[in-house]
Amino acid sequence: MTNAEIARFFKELGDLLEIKGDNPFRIRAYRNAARTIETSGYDFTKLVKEGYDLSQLPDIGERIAKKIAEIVTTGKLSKLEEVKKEFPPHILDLLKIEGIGPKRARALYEQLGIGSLEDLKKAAEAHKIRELPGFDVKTEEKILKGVVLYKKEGRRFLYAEAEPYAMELYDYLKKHEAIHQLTIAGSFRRRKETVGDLDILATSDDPLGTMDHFVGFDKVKEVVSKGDTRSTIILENNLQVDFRCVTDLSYGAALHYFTGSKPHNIAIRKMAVEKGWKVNEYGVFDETMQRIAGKTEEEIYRLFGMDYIEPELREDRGEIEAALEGKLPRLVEGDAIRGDLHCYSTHSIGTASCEEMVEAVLRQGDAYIGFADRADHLLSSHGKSGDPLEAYLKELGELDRRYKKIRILKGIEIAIDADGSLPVAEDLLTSFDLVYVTVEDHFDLDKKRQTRRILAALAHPAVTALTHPTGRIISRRNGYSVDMERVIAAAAEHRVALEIDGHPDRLDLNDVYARMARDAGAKLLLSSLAQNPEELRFRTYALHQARRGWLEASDILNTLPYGRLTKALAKGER
DNA sequence: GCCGTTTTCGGCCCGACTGTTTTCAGTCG
Repeated sequence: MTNAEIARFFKELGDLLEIKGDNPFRIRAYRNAARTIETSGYDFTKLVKEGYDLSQLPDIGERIAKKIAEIVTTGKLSKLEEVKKEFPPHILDLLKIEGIGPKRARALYEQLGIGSLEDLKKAAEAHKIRELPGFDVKTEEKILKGVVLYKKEGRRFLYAEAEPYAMELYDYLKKHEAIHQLTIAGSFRRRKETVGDLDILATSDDPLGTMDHFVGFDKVKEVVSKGDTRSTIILENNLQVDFRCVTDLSYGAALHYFTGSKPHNIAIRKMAVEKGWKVNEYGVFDETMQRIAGKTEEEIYRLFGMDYIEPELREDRGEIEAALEGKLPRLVEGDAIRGDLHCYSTHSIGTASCEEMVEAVLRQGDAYIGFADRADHLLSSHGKSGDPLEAYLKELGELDRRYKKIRILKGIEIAIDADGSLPVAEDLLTSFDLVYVTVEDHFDLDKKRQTRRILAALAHPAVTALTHPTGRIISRRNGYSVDMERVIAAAAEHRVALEIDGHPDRLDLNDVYARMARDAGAKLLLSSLAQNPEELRFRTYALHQARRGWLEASDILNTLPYGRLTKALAKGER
């Protein structure tokens, strides 16, 4: 069972108990545990089977440890089954609607028998909701709109989808003369792979005028709320934007608060409570309510005796402890990346020629580029005349000679056979600088066989890297079932790099596995998976993912200059 | 239900906006 599946039991339990009106602190405990399970990086199924004492982990005590063991061994949680019996099966869907929390969900169920979004929609349309105490015509209308919106767009946005809207809104806000400082905060600033909404923070001489300006943006579909210091809008693409205005004196505190993540903020606030202080979005205050920090984030971290924590690390996954001990990683910066190590061309699935790609990376100042076109295209003529592999190698060789300012690495991306063998003749592989292997089919193999299959490919002496290692596509397809701990260990052992690609809906490896790879001593490589010059910018998204995975420049192959890179790629000589 | 160099009880992060509650509950971030 995956960690996400185990965590789900506790999230559902928490939500149901909240509707029931149970002890809020117990509910929080379940949610904290769910978070630990999802983000710690351990394989909980394995931990249970090995008899590890789970109560050693944060937010997991004896009772939750027992529950996790029950889930892993029986596939069920009896406590959840019991609570579920008290409610209709789809009641939790109600909580996804804006404006409906646990209290209202309970009222809707108990008084109108509403147990699903369908029921909710019908009741709203029949004007039954407005008659309930605590509801009125306005909330009824809002609920109806919420249901329609949720059905159409009940999802998070890919970072790259939200980005153009974020930038346009940023430029628009910047034009208002009362605004001094302006930052897009939230999960966007933390460079998460998906964002639920945008959180924008400003300082301004004229908060009211600034709020008016904000809701006057031309892509606004709806103004959800508008106050003196805070407003919320929904854009025409259904992306929600929260805007907050503070004074310069509070900017650092507000930025910290508005950047999150929530668990990170809570951890900092708990530290404050221990010292007798209070942290809110206006600053850090001591016992006498004197402001002792707040202008900048640096000031706040310093006050707590910590190093500055980059936004990408703020997930409460150990960054606070590391910052206290001065052991934070020096995160890789964009200018440390010297070239792209995975591009395509018209020799396989790309839409631009090798030369067009080379010209484009020259313009962005790269020192080298690695092509890794797909083996299935290179090894069969696909109706083209001549030998496509020979043509490919010849063209790359010529370009490498002709372009003096850039080096070109010849690569191939091979789909691993179901049994783990590589469908390419052994002697052909010596022609390549980059031999990438990947899983392209047989996604439904069981975990054991899938793992064995990948391990076999990694053990092949010619292999340089495993590309898009988990096979997931964000919010559309889970990766195949595989023991990533073993894959990562094998990659480290055989000196095979793991790719972090920057394709907006792949971003594979994710942050948690990237960090696990670093801890295991495996090397990583960043790539755009660009099929044309326009997509070369995707490498930035791979960089985001690397930073979220705690990676330093030394963890990443394509921070090396060309000479050292080729040495590193020659196996056994690293 | 978790957690603890001011421990095994008594805490558990903090504030804005909405609605109609003229003092606060519900929801949200």
